Amino acid sequence: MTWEKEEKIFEEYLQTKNLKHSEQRKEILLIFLRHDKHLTVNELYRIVQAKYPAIGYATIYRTLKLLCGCGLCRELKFEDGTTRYEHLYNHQHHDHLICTKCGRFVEVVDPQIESLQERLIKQHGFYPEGHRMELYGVCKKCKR
Amino acid sequence: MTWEKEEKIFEEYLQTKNLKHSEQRKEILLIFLRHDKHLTVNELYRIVQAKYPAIGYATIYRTLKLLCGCGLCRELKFEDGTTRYEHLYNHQHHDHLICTKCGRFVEVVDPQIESLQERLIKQHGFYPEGHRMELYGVCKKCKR
DNA sequence: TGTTATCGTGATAAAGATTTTCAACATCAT
DNA sequence: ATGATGTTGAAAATCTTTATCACGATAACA
Repeated sequence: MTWEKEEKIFEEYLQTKNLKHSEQRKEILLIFLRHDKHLTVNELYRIVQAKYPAIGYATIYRTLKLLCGCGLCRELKFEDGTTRYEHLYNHQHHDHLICTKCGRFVEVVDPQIESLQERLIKQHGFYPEGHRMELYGVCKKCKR
Repeated sequence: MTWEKEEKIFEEYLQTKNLKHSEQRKEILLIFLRHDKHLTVNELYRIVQAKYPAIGYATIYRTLKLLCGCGLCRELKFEDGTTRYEHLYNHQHHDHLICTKCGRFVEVVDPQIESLQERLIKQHGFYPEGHRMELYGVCKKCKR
């Protein structure tokens, strides 16, 4: 599995910002891409550490900010205070349905809700730019 | 303006939890009720400080947790990382439409969206417990 | 109205997450 | 290669929130 397109997006973003393309940034990007989950900074740090013990915490933070900047990554702040990062490129928009007991979540989309959201924004005279939605409930396993 | 009902809710909540009703808790509640805005802990702390310089930061945190516990208050975590507290009693449920330029926001409700959200939760076998939704856009003032 | 057990308070320390600082090093256009 | 500039890791600094602790306040009960 290769990530040519994503790497290109990253490189071009760095160029436009007059930033440099270091080994660390490349390796963090690749590891991030290989793990298609919603990772915390700490989780990503540990995975990176296993392969590149020299890479520090700050570089993870710095690189994630860059990935968000070029649209490869999205920062999610959950209600419990945790911050997670999810893939954005080649992944369609979605929201999250979260179990309040066990914390696990699934990705959900509802086109009807999406269009109603846009309508609601316009009704208030705003130019729509997106939304964030989290649904909370108790999953099957936890219900009994 | 009095807040008898809110005070009663608070007192009864404290009783059921075998907690005591201190002067500080009462004053913080009243100041919170007087400011019908979405305050941060720090903003509330400063307002309280102006009148009761002896009240400490920790007591603000502790009291806000209690107010959330008895349903007078709701904790909001915004995408920019700030945490704010809003009134809940006698205020119908609502979500927020936020201007990405100036940061100001309005409270919005859309019954259609609400019911679709519930349906979506049930479709995934979850027992619905609520949601969080923030809509983003550029407001009229900032658009030009 | 004392007494007493329990809880609340403020100051401070601690914890956790994120950002900044800085000297040494890496990158890239020339 | 060289030099200007950006990047890095380690540690310090911030910021927010929580825990600790000695002392004071509260409320049930004698």
